[in-house]
Formats: sequence, C-alpha cells, structure tokens
Amino acid sequence: MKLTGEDKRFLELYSDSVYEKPSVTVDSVVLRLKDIETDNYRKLPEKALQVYLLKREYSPYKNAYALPGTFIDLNFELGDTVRKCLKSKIGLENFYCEQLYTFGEKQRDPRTRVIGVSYLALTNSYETLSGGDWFDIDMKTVSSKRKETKLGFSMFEEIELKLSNQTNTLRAKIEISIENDGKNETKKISIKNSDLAFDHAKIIFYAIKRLQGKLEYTDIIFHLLPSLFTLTELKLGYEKILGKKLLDANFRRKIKDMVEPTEEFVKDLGHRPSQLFKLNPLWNYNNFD
Amino acid sequence: MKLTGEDKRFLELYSDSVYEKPSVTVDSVVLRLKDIETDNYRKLPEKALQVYLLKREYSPYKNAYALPGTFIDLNFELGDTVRKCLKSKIGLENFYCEQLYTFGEKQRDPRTRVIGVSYLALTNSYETLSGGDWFDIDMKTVSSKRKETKLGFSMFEEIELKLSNQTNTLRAKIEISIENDGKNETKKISIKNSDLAFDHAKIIFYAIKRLQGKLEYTDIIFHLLPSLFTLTELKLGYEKILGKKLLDANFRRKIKDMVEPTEEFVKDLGHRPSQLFKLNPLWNYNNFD
DNA sequence: ACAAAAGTGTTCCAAGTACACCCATGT
DNA sequence: ACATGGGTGTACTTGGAACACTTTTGT
Repeated sequence: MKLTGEDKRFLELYSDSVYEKPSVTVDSVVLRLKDIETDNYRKLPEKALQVYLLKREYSPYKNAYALPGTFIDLNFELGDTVRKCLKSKIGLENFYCEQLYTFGEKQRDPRTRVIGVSYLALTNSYETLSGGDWFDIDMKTVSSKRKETKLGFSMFEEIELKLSNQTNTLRAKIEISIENDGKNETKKISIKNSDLAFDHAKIIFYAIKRLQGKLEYTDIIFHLLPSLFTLTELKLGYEKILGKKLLDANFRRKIKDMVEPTEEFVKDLGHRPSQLFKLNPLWNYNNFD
Repeated sequence: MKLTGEDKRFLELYSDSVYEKPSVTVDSVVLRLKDIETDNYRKLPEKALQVYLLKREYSPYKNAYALPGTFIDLNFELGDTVRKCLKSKIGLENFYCEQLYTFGEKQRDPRTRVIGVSYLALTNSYETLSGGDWFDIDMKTVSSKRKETKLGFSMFEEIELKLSNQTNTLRAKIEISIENDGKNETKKISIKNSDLAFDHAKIIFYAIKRLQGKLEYTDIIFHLLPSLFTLTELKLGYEKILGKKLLDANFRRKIKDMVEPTEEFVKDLGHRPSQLFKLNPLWNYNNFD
C-alpha cells in the first residue's frame, strides 16, 4: 500500500527513540555431511553429520563454543547479514540458507534482551573454514515417558545432544514436556547442562528437527551432498540424518523420481562400479516453506 | 552453561548502548472458521476462513487495515506479548498460538527498521472481539508459468488474496518467482498492490500456507473447531482451508483415528441426525514444529 | 575365491481413490 | 415423496516393508 501525504508528513516528524529496543542477532547452524574414510579398501566411507562451532573469544561464555552469529546491522537485510557473517567469520561462501526460528526468551543472553533469529545453513563443499571446528552430531532420546491422564496425557522426553571431535566433546540435555488436558496442550522445551554458550544447544536441536522433517518431503538433502553422488551415498546421508537404517531396494524406488542417472561411474573400489546420479531439477514438491 | 566469575565481572561493566538497535514487533494472524448459515432449513452452514484485522488509527497507513500487533516490551516473553496484545487490543483470550516467521526487510516499515516476529493464532470460539473486523479469506492462484531451462527451470506464480466482508474488500497480489539453474535455487516472494498496511498481506499468505501444510499431518484444525463437531463439519473445515473437495467415505477413514465418537447427536435438521465427535487426545503425530 | 557394494525382482500389506449404495429425518 | 446429509462397502490402484537374489569389481 502506498503512503499518503499525511503519512509522509508524519514520517518526517517521526522519532523512534522513545521506545526501549532489544538487540537482535542472527545465528546460523552450519551443517555438512562429511565422509569418514575407513582403512578397509572395499568399505565405503560413512557419513557424519557435523556442525561448525566457534570458540568465543570474549565474555560472556568466554572460551565456550557457540554458533557463528552477529548482532544485526540496520543497513543490511537479515539474509545478507547471515551471508556476510559466515563469510567474514568462518570463510563460508556458498551455502543453502533458510530461516529456522526466532528465540526471544528474556534470559537467553545474560547481557541484555536479545532476540535471536536463527538460520539453518547447509553446505556440500569441503572448503576449509577458519576460526572454529567441526563437531560430529550425535543426538538420541535417552528417556521417554508418556502417561495417560483423565482427559488427555502428559509426556516427558529427554534428549541427549553430543557434539564431538578429536579434541572436544560437548554435551547438552534437551527436555521436552507436553501437557495435554484434553482441551489445551502446552509444550515446553528446555536445555539442561549445556556445554555450549547461550541457548545454542536448543537452536541446534531445532535445526536437526527441521532437517529431519524436511528430509521426508523436500530435496533439502541435496544441499548437503556433492552434485554427483551414488545412490548408496545418498542413502547413507538419509540414514545418518534420520538415525535409522533404510532398506536398499525400497530406498531406490522411493527416490527414483528425485534423481537422474549420469553416464559416469565410480570405479577402482574393489566392488561393482556405481553409477553417479544428480538431482533431477524438474522434481518438485508441492509444499511451501 | 553457567556463567563464570569472569563473565559476572564482565556483565557488571557491560553497556549495550553502543549498537544501534532495530525495533521489534509481534504481529498475529488471528484466524477462525465461521459458520455461514443459509436460509434452506435442510442445508448445513458452510464454513468461511476468516482473519481479524484492525483499522489503523494513526500514521503510517492511517485507516488501512492491519494485523493486530505491538512493539515488544523488554520485560515480557514474546508469547506473553502476543497474548497480552490480543487480549488488550481485540479482547481475544483463549487461542492456539505458534510462531510463524520473522520478517525483517529493511523497507517493510516506513518509520524505521522493524523486525517483525509473526504468530499464527487460531480460535474456535465465537466470542465477540472488539476494535476490528473479520474478513473472509479467499486466496487463489491466478497464473502460474513454468519454463524449463537448460539446466533447471524458472517459475512464476501470481496469487490473489481477497479479504472481504459486508462493507470492505481488500486485495493483494502475491508474486512468487523461483529460479533454478540446476545448482542453486532462489525464491522470491513479493507483494504487489496490497490494500493492507505494511507487508501484512504477505504475513497472512505465510499463515495460510502454514495452516494448509500442517493440516495434513497434525491436529491443528481442531483449534478452529468447537470441541464437539460432526464429521461433515470437520470435512467442510478441511475443504475450506485446502480449497478443494474431498470424498466423504475416504475422508472418514482417514481421520478415523484422530477423533472419538460421543453419545451426542445433532437433531432437528431435516435429515438423519449426525453423531458428534471430539478430538482423540491420544492421537499423536511424530512431527516436530 | 571372496568381501563389499550395486542393483533387480517378488510378495505382502496398508493406505489412498473412486464410486455405488443404503439410512434417517423434517417438511 | 423428497431433498439433504449421515454413513458403509467394495473394487482398484499405489506405495511402502521385508526379503531373496544376481551382478560386478579389486585384491
């Protein structure tokens, strides 16, 4: 809608300094699927889902690991801020990016009120990043209780998030509690004993859940794979992200329309050469994100 | 993670006034499914999907319709701000609420840089709200072009959003363009000729898409229906939101596990009495939102 | 020969699609 | 009687699940 003359006069006089404002940051969960080579010449490399974290240089949470993020600059769009931040802080340039969730809890940053707009960033290249470290992600449910009540139910789930590499292991526990009284349902997600700075363990948790959810009905996984891949490689990616084994024959049928065979094969592997595939760009899904 | 002694000393000295901060608002898309009675004594009422909008009292966009929203108060959680805002501005108290998306375009508010955290709010009561008006939502694709290119495709879609009641009709056009070059895909969503204030037409569009998406795999629709309902009423709700007809027998099978029959029936309707159902609180889905 | 992965075929079962049909009611 | 919605059954098709099996390669 166009501004009226009255609006323009109003805007000339407008001053927004009267309201106290929060700080706003963008934080990115940068993920990749990394090949983990084995010594057996026949074995294919396994895939590891990894997140890139930076060790904080300053208080608060000095020396703790955190997501790459920055306070926003009022002259940049949010998406551009994410790209600029990842390029300058860790050297990442080509990646897929989507908005994840906005965290605004009063106590999430001890400095001041900070609204954190989080982003999911996926990369398929192995370009060397700087300033931080990749961590293998291992997330599993350690307990899950469900109790039927008179009118509804209550549920309590504990999830352990373990981020590790050769030198560090970071842990966090995520607790999800759901109360349903037959009429209203309340869901609380809280972090306990996190080794990460701020609420970043929770943001990573949201990112993994988003990735798992979208895996099923979008082509999002291809942002984590090289442009040419074997079907087994694709399957290993699915399995790692979903945390469960898939049956080969069924998997191939299921993703058949999403991919296109190429003329290339991978050889010299001690087993039958495997055909390389690429994403079929004509495949589409009817969902909106 | 716990704060260290160093963190505590740092925080005592911390002043955040050096950074220029944006304003942050919360805006809510309040939706309901309203029965539209007909004069034929046999006919069931149709359902209309409606959104509640307020006429702006001040510049900018004075007299234009807008979503209920407010600048955030640093002493309240975001969700509490939404509840407080909707209670005080329109008198809505019981509703389902989930975060939708955060809009941050530089030019979305002519006053200053405003980060808008939007929420989807659903109500199933017909309580009288004040200060604004309900508008029937009618959204349809008016054109859709898809062109295959050498390596990928490009798509352009125009969607018309029409919001109307007895006294007003508001329109907006949403344009979606997707460019896929086989490697990267960029998607742009822009509004043209919106009769609504700010980018609120776009936010409503996002809300409808979210609702449509979650309809298929969650029990979200029950937040728009009374606690007791007939299966036809439920089906009319699905049809209205999805914008397509469903087959009765199949629909009943599909939602069979989600609902529980009660002992009550609706009579005096000029046709066979219909059994009233309620949501089965034990039904659950494995998805995360 | 054999280990490892590539790739196909078959059977069973669950779920979606389309449609025909009967039931119950107030006017 | 009839219009209207309530409700069931059935035949067909599609897609997932489970599993057995063959092919191809480097060492």
